[in-house]
Amino acid sequence: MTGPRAASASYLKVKQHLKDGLAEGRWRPGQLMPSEAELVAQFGVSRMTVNRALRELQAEGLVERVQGVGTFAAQLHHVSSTLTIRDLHEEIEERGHRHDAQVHLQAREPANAAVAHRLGVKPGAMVFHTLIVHRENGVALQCEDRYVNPAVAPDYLGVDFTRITPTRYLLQVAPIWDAEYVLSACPASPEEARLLDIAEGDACLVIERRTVFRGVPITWARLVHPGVRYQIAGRFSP
Amino acid sequence: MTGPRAASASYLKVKQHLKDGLAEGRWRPGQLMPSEAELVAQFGVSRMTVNRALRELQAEGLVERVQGVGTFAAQLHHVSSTLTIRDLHEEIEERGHRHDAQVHLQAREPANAAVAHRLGVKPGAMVFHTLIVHRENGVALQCEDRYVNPAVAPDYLGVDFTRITPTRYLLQVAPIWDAEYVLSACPASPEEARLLDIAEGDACLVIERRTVFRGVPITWARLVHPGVRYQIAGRFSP
DNA sequence: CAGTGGTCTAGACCACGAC
DNA sequence: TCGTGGTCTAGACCACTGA
Repeated sequence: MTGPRAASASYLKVKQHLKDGLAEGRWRPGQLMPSEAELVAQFGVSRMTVNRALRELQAEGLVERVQGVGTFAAQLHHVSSTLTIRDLHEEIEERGHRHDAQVHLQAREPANAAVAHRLGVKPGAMVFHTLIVHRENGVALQCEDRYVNPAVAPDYLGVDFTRITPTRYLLQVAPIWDAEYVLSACPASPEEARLLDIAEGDACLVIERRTVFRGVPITWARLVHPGVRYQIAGRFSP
Repeated sequence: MTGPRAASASYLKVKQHLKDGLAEGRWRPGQLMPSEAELVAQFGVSRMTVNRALRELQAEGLVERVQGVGTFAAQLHHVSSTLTIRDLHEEIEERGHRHDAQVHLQAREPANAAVAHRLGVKPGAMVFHTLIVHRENGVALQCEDRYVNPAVAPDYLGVDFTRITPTRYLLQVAPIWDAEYVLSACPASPEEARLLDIAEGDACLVIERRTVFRGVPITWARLVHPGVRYQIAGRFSP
């Protein structure tokens, strides 16, 4: 007997059974849950099938598994959410609106201490720096202040960023990377206020993001959004 | 031959090989990638092993798989990030600081139209409403304005929220749920400014979150944080 | 030592899409 | 029809943990 018969696959049935039990509190956080062997006997499926169910629950953060010990109901401490950071150009186009970018700066300059640390270069080393304002239907939506490691994207200064966003360009140079980010709310500085056409001190949503490709820092960006015009939405489970 | 020999498991080797190829641009977004059968031949492993590697890459958003067609390199459109939303009490205690909560409101009241819609009840139906300020070492960190569906947490009004946070209490009532959230930056309202001991109009980081348990709305909360005192940090890969 | 999870195999049947 | 991915099996060896 194999193949998905009626509604769902076997591993999904096992998974749902355990999920239901966790939701009902049948296993309190930290408590030992049934072993693979027990579930094999209970559901009459092979161990690989049970293993897949448990592995996916682990990936979702619902259970913790320790080799040689067992599977435990996860603590409730935190929940993981999936936050989708899109390329702004695509996001705007998808809304059926028009995106354009104003390039206020695109230059080579020596890194100050803070930038040097974030890009993993020596203070004073030359790095690339862009300052770009992205607009949706002519309304400023994001002020992108970005520093780039020249070793990773040597042609960065030659790119026409009115035609492609730095994010998208860098994704082409290094399609896979790790990132760290910090979200915060800040009052607009005088310069930011001027660039975004808002009042000085207005609340802004700020994302600072550093990306790393194979251990080498690629770029560090500070993305400032007018609070009244920009939100980040998402959903997650559990 | 089986078991993890030297450094890593077979499925990890297959996975890393494909990840490297994607990073180098060997397969451009949308392009067809090797089939399971090809990878089986190339690596000399079983199909289940290759399947696991591909399934995990799919879960990570690096490839897209279509039954009957093949596996494709994913588009670069977006990246998924893991944002960890912790229980504020635990977060503060973990920093070695002291958390306390000031309960400004804990009452039953009729839902207005907006709240009724978010909690899936009729306008005018009675719901629970709490307004709590959380402090770290005596400094206000979060103003939590929360509405709760009485059907899910009937004992909500009897809970002492100076001893347990609403988030943690609700996790006990419904350990597993789905959530939607919106992040934004807003100026502090007069009331928020008073509660958080900041100036009116100061930039605040706002999280609005709605959670659903088995299709039934549990709670909707608006969490307002002083921008100067609160940040959300995280990391993600790819 | 026994029990646990971690991984792997060499097959298998199925659903689906393209031809 | 053929090749694709989706799922499943009944074993297996291994590393690890705890008694």
